[in-house]
Amino acid sequence: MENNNYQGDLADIFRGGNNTTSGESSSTNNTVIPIPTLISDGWQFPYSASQIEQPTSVQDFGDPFCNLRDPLFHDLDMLQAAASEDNIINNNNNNESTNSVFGDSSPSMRKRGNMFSRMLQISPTNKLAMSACVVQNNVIGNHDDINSSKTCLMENSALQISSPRNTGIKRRKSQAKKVVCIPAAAPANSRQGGEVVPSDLWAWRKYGQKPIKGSPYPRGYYRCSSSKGCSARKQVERSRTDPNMLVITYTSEHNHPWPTQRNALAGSTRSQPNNSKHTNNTIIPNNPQSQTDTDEQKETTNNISEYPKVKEEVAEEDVRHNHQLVEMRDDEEFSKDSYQPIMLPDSSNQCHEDFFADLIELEADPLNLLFAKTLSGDINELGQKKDIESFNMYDWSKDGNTTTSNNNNNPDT
DNA sequence: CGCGTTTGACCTGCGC
DNA sequence: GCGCAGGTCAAACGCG
Repeated sequence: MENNNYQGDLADIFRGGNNTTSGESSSTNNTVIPIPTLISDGWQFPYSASQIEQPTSVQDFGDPFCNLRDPLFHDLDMLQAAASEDNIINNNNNNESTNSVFGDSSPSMRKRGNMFSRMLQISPTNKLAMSACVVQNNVIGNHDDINSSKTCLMENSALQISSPRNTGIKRRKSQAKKVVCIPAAAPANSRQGGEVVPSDLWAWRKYGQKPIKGSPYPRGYYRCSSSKGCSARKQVERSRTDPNMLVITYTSEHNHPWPTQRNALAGSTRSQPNNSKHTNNTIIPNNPQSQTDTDEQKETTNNISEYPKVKEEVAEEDVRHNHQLVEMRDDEEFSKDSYQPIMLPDSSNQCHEDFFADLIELEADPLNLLFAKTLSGDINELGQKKDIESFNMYDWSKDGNTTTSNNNNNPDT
């Protein structure tokens, strides 16, 4: 693993979340892929370790978004319509690069698409991903209701292609980068004009901020503080074409296992002062400790009884991702209203069981236990029907009333 | 006290 | 070599 940087990093992901020879876990595909949610506290990643996908290759940079499916395509009809128009989907079925775009070659995944189907991998050697992204962008661009996704793609494309210094993708040293474009939290939540950076598993410490020429928004520089000596870095800036989008650039990889528990205050808690009082309010149905929950928390639990609403710190511990490099749409409606779960085929259930079985071995974190127990139970009991209904299970807007107190992103629909 | 952010200064890569 | 712009450092300060 020492020299296999990226894969090693991903292998660490499993170790960090499993404490077992999790790297050998093979049935990690086609599991539930939750979607990060903008909540009042910032970002929420309703992942569990059970949702880890087996890393397949290349860089992941600790990006928590890689596995996420694209709610943009939650409307199958829309996607199919797009496909029928341009035959893009069919053409891509046999295109290897397409898999990097859709993230999964299975029909069900293509149907649902991939949340990050338009994310770009900034890597000196990855040209397939770029072209694939452009192809899909062409598809998307044919539809008015979602064509705003073009903007961000174009920007990232420009980010990669139009750089005058770009002799590959390096600026300075030949360093692989990965660019993620995600909906930005409301600036109102930020402090002093800073960004509300979506949290991920890692603890990031901001070490600099620079105004970027041509952009009204500064770029924040973060390095991993989960482990000393970790060279992982990320840059966060708002899209200059769409302030509603955050462009996160991951650079270098983590040289340490995924933290089983984030540093106490590491990450975004400071930058999101309003989070502190919410962060630890983990809502877990059937949690014996939930008897101590406040009424508000109980209410929240009821509203989302089928799925635990795991708040930031817990969820982040369970955030895992694969290598896929995608770009989220820069659709405000998407970011605010359309976060819905994308469930994978029925076969995922077994995967859940396997993973939750592993999860239970995580005695270090009782929250993981609780979360695993609850989530797996839901799935086992509800089975396939749940898969269908699951499109509403993560109707975050539904419980947003209880979990979102100061966020204007609450769609309240 | 530890860990975080902020911010000006400094360093470095790159184009000219 | 120079200048620009991006990237990093580190002191100062805030917060819990």
